[in-house]
Amino acid sequence: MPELPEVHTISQDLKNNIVGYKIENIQIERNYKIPEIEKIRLGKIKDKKISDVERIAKNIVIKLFENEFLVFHLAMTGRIILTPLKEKKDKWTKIVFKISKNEDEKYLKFCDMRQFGKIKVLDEKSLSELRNKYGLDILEADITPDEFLRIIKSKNTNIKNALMDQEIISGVGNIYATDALFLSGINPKTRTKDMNLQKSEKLLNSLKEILREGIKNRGATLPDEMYVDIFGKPGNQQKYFKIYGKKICPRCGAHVFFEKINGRGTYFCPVCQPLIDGKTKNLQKTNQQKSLL
DNA sequence: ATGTTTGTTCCGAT
DNA sequence: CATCGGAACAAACA
Repeated sequence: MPELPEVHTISQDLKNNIVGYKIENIQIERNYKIPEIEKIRLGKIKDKKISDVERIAKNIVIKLFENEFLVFHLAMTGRIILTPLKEKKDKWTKIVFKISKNEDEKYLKFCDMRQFGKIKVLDEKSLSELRNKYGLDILEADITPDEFLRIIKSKNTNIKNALMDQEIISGVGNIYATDALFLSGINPKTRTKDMNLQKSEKLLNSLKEILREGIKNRGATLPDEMYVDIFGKPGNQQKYFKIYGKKICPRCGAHVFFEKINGRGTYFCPVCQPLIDGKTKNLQKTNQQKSLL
């Protein structure tokens, strides 16, 4: 579920609320399938203290003394809930960490309905391997439009698929990719080879804009309420979706197209986001030449 | 009953 | 051998 803004919100809130706490114990639900090795590693982080929280792509990384890392990936339906209440059991709770600082006790709950999420304990080496798997982080890395274009073109696919490829650029998922493409007037099916510097710059700016807005609004919560923050509160970005989930284009009023692109639901306006491919380009060139005559 | 769903990984085809 | 795209992973909801 969560993309960069949602994961960012969760890791920031965690950082402000669990640093300095000690892991008292770990309870894994009986019916939760997790590799035995991970179960053993989880058992070993008992009594470790939390020193920091950060985000790597869509992973939430809880840093422990000394240099061990508790890493969550929420996939589609994962949640992390922080609560002082032990008993109030959130649906789909899979693992509960009891944490404490002085007299204060809290429960960190990992919930996951569809169970595509992952939880891992990594050492420094595996963490740097994890870090190296991912492409530049749109918000953290200072990417130039030039670099962005080069990165995008390294894959021969459509632009939306390239945006969502975490090995190329990290943090962008289906919703924010869809909205950023609308903002920049680019058709999601545009082949990466048909991208140019001007489009690349527009798209990069749109991406930064939409991701920052998403963070400002504490992420997007769809009607199914799968994403909530660590306090159980929904985000607000869904109120500001540009085209995702819409029937009518907010810019020109045209009927919005919905299409599965690489298996993911994609909304786009056929008027504001016309498909420019090799043929269209040639046509444009011919028209240019004609107008010059 | 069928088709949907915010993500990632693996496998088959090219 | 490299690259791409679709299926699988699993659960709930309409």
